[in-house]
Amino acid sequence: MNIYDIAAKCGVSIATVSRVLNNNPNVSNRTREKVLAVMQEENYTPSSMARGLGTGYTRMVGLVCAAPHSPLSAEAIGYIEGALHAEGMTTLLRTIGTQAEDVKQELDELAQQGVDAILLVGSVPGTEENTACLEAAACRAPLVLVGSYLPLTGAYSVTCDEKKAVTELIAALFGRQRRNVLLLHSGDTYADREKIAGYREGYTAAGYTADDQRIIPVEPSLDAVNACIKQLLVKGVSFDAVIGTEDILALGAQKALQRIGLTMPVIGCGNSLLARCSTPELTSIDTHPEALCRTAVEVLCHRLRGEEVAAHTVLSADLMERDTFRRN
Amino acid sequence: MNIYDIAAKCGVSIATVSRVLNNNPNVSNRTREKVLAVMQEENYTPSSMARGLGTGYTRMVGLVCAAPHSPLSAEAIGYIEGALHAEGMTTLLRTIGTQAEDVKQELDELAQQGVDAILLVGSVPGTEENTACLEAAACRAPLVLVGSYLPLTGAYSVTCDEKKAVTELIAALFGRQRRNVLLLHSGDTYADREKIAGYREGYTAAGYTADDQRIIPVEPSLDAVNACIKQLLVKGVSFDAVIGTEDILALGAQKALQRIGLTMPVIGCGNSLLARCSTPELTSIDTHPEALCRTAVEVLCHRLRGEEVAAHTVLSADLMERDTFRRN
DNA sequence: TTGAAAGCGGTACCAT
DNA sequence: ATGGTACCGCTTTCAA
Repeated sequence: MNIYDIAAKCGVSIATVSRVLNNNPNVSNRTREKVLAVMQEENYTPSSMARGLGTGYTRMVGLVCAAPHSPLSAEAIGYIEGALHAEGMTTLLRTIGTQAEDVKQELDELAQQGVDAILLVGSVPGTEENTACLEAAACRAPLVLVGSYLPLTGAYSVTCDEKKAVTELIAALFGRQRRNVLLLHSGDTYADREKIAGYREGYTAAGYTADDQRIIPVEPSLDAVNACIKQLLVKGVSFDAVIGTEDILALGAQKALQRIGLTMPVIGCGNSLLARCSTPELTSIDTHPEALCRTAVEVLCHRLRGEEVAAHTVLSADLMERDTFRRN
Repeated sequence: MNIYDIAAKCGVSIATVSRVLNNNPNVSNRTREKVLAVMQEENYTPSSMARGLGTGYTRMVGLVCAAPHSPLSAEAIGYIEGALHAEGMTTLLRTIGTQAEDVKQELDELAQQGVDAILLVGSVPGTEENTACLEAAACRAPLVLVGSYLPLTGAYSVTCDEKKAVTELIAALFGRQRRNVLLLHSGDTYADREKIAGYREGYTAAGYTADDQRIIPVEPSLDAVNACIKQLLVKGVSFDAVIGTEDILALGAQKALQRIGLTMPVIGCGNSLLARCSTPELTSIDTHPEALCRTAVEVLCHRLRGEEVAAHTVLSADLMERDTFRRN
């Protein structure tokens, strides 16, 4: 069932049917109603491919997701699809590994599929090559980075101020006489770098200097964190509080400390289900993923309508205090 | 840059370029190499829309996901996209609420976008209307149900045998003299019904009859479960073990019991991160989501190649024993 | 081995 | 308000 069939059944031309399809006012009410009726009864829906070929845009957006198995990304995918769908757009999903050898290929494929824009969730390594192909992609179609920032022409970032949140957190910990805060992070992503910067700034603001030996990269798994904590204690690195740049890191630390019989403030980031589900419940920096995603989609849509949008939108992040902060 | 530009630059016709694009053997090596070289240097990629219009298929599959925010669905989305991508297919994501008023619209939209097939993750309510529109969708394009089963012509299901797993679990609990097992479930999905059936069968196999007052529907949130457990105790419903049809339900029960000071076996389902992250660690039925998703994609691809595939593929589920089973 | 040309299902401009 | 028609970029006969 195509536009020709509908036109024939209505005794009008395809141009008229097309007008009805596109809410063009230049159609008489009688004609419009007849066409609509026939479309209804034939259960006709126009092919978006043919439409895309004609107009040059598809109302499809590519959602490139690094680390799709992390709970955060998963949550984000749902929020973004929901927001895009509310705007009448379709989400074309692609997941990539964190090493992201294949960023270029994915972006090329998306371009080939004719997406109107691309959203990138999570950070890819900021290698020259990646930067180059992101910039190239940003030329073809608007590119919005969700949760990371790169100074690319044509790219827009939406992040939340985790740096500030960590700085404030350090101040709060200092207020409780915790001066040797361990910072566990999981890699070299933008979010991690921000949190590390916030950590350093917190120390500086308090008149101290952060000690690099308490800034530890570790795999985001319970076992890895457990091993890491043990090793630190063996090496004689002392600490009186722990921040994890992801909830899973904080939780791993908490479990390791529980095993050893130590108690201290443990703070995660993401305010995920894990934070509420652990025992005791984990204090965590809430990065408001839903707001982040909604904002990203808003930025995208504004940009698609040709409006000016800020290259970098920063939302706030704030501490959700729970057991592991109150009691210690 | 389109096929005409490439053809012109090569001094050949678009037909020849198209042949090269489609690995048609009827092209001389000289010509093929020249065309490939030009395509490379122009960084040309064919428009998949135009291709789709020409051929009638798009290598896109619609992934309809009920309850996208549940960790399981989230995980599944990642696995499925990965598997589809490995087969050269693109995932068109759509999330729907569990009430699923809009199933029909989503399916129609996917058809309009020209997807070659549809995957449905999670269960939609088995209303007549839903069944009808699923059947209609299954006529247009192969439909694969992941984690649920409906007897529809043209639809294929891939599930795992949670019923059997629960039956065996009941037997194991009876072996430990636990005869009053509470079953918390979260709704009326296929998976829930299967688990309830398994629960009943377990009792029957042991020569008992399951007591309906221990089969309780409850919202999948910690607070709701906590309230539910308290209420049961107030009402005088006694139980000596708990099964949750999702890890979050089991975890909620465990936390509620901890608060009261009770200890008993608590078993979840899904073997999610939650199970490993709780304290004590939760025993959980592993439903092997990755295998499930891979299998679903395999079924889909076989079907797309025109091969015969089973209408219902059932994988095994098995118990992952942890703290909450061993010690009690 | 190659080219010409008719679709695929729409959009949009130009007439009427 | 309506119809005619040239695209959009590619596939696929049919001829040569």
